[in-house]
Amino acid sequence: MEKVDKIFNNKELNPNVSVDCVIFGFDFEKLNVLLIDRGSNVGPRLALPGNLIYDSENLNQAGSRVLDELTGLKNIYLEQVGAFGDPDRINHKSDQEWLKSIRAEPTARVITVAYFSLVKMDDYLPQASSFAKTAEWVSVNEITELAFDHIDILNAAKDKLKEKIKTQPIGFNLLPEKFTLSQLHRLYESILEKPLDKRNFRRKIQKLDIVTSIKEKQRGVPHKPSQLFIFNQEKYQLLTETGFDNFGF
Amino acid sequence: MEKVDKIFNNKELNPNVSVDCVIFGFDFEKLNVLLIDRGSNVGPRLALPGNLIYDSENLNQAGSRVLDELTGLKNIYLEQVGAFGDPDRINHKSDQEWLKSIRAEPTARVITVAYFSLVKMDDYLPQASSFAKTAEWVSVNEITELAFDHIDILNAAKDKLKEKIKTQPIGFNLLPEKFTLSQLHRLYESILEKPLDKRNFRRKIQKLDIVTSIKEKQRGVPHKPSQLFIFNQEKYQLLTETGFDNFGF
DNA sequence: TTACTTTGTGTCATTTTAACACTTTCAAAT
DNA sequence: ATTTGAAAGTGTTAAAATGACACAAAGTAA
Repeated sequence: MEKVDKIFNNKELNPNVSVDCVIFGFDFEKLNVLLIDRGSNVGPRLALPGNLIYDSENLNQAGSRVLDELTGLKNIYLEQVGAFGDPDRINHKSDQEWLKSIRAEPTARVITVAYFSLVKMDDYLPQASSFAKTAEWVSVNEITELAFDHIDILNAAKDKLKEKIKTQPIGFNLLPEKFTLSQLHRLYESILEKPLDKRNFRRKIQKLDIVTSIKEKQRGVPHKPSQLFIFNQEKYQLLTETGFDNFGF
Repeated sequence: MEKVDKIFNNKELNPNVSVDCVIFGFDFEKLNVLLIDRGSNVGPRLALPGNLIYDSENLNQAGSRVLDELTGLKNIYLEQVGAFGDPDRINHKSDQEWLKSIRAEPTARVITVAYFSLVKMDDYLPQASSFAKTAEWVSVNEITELAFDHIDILNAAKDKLKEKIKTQPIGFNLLPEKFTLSQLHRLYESILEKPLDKRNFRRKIQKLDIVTSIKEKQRGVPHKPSQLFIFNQEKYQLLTETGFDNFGF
């Protein structure tokens, strides 16, 4: 695809800098990442979505573009993880084979700038999309290898998310508008990879006062239906302006 | 200097990627940053030390190299801040003028990877060095403008340091082997940019048990001499292995 | 009607935090 | 020799936060 752009568009691709996106989604059970299936029969099949950058765009724009090109989603929570630039990060045989098929200069040294983004899984269902065979949600716990140095990038993104969720309510980007406290609870447990006491969790969330209960309950569940909540944006704005340190988990 | 390397060394400079270092030092009063004086009479005179990377080195190595080339220091605490890559980050007139004098391709788009490092100020005194006229320690509070987008990089580095110091005892990299609790106290206040209660601070540090008092006191000070301490490396190792969250400031 | 599953709730002991003031010890100046 | 100035060093208390812990309620499905 880059090859095509290079030839037919007058936008210039920078041969030395790419972005890769760790796109997180939450299925109410566990954390998932959206990966590209390269279909290769040698080396890891899965890779993070990524691309060379255009010389006309900044790094955030490149990250947003990669996300948009894959999912069609715009205005998504996106944050830089960092730059990865080992000289041999793209030099494994299986990776080189793949690069030859998609890059004009497959052996050029490429520094990549990694981003992580948080999306509501329902907003992008690969099976309903034209990318059905190339993109898929994979549980983060089941990922043991990825193309290039993408496993390092994934781990760095997980760590960053862990830290970030402790001090900012970004988890709401992973949930639908209406959600239950149990879903929020499992979300935090999934990200932090440790159990959190249910009552203590609920107490803390309620004290922060960033969720508001609505006049609606879960329906059709074979157990006591759960109260639904929405995220209290105004309260959060206030909190961030007046300054607060920590969600304290 | 890059031009020289490009011509006379067979190491290849990558024209699109640089590193910049925010080198912090602490003078027992306030936080300082080591800056390069470009000597230009138009635009900001001061800039972060930085350089294009070689294609043979990884990003951390490039950061260490820049630090070493400027100060001669090795094995210094170094941590990535992130990548900065606005298309026009080097396009201001005054910056272009300077680049023409030092770069083979002064207009090439350059993404920079920023690092911050922590050094003991005594280990590098510009006035005693051959770089006397090009490098100087500047109080972070007095910096209002820098070349390129370096003020953004500095601010990002300050924020990162602020966060990091709350969870890891990296501040010891800024202090001599023997130090007083008051010096440590002022260090934390300088970095966090807020006053910390003296007694509460000392209690917390002592409880963490990462400093050990030695049989030695300050001498020659016109007031009660202070007990000297050293950093307790073993205890810190233990703490990080068993896992701890927070220095709690 | 029973079985099953998840929701939702309160207390208490312990720890952590924040606020706060005075005495000690040295060098320098008189 | 005495005084002055300047920073070091020290403890208590009230309020808030944390962590551990168990059972009744409300729905569906069998």
